[in-house]
Amino acid sequence: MILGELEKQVLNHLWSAGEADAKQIHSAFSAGRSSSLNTIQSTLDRLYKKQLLSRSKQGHAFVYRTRVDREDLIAQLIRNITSDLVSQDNQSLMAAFVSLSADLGDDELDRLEAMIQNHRRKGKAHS
Amino acid sequence: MILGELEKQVLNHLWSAGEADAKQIHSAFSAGRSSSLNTIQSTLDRLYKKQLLSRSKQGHAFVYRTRVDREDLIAQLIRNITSDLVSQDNQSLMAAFVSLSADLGDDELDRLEAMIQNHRRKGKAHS
DNA sequence: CAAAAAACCGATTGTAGGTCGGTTTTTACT
DNA sequence: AGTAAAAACCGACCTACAATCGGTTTTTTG
Repeated sequence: MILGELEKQVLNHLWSAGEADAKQIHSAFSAGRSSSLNTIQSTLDRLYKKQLLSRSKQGHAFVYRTRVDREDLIAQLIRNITSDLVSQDNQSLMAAFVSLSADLGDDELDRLEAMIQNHRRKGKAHS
Repeated sequence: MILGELEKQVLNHLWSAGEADAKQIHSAFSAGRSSSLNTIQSTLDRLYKKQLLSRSKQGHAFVYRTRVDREDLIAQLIRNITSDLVSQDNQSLMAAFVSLSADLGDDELDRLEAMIQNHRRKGKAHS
């Protein structure tokens, strides 16, 4: 699955706003981006069909919410795009990620290691 | 930049073969994939124009080589695809990566941590 | 019930990969 | 040098998908 620019912007908005309908998103974007309300609606619909958003009628209009966390979506996108480039051992993926974090500071590296530790514990727990 | 299936397969072949011309790649793919020689040639040309391959006439035909390491390309693809989804702090990118490595074994986690340590040393060294 | 709002349908445009046929250029061999 | 084979190159077509809306139907609400 690939995401276009507008789709990403809509997702970003929903992650920070929590929920919104087409009209709200449209006015939030008015300053800076010129997309008709219809276009926003189409984009919301596309994301909905991609199962990235859920929606429900609240009063007058559909209110959309994200169905995935930002990190999970990013992880999924990375999986897709790299699926045919990495082998089973994930070696190159790990290497790529480390090279990717070339500009990570010490504190960020700390956080990353902490996350790994936590992940390692979880892995052990379920065995 | 996005890469199609065939483009990825060609890159994979060149990473393991070192170098090859269209004909060689075509016959290497004959078992399993049915793409005409012309198609392979187009794909090589597209990758060449994308600066992912270099080429030089050796005897009769162009011989292609990769211009980027696998890890670097993966890193670049990840950057592109996540550029509008992550904020400056890389927090979600790190989180995504950890969630991505859900099926990493202990040894792989070890390797990852080792890579981080190494990276951390390098960072310190140049300051 | 009528007006306004929202949803839905369908069409168009642009981009990009995959696929080749056919033509031109290059190479190689007699 | 002349010709046949090989390779490169050009252009076209198909498919997929995001972005973009106009216009029509459906729903909501005063």
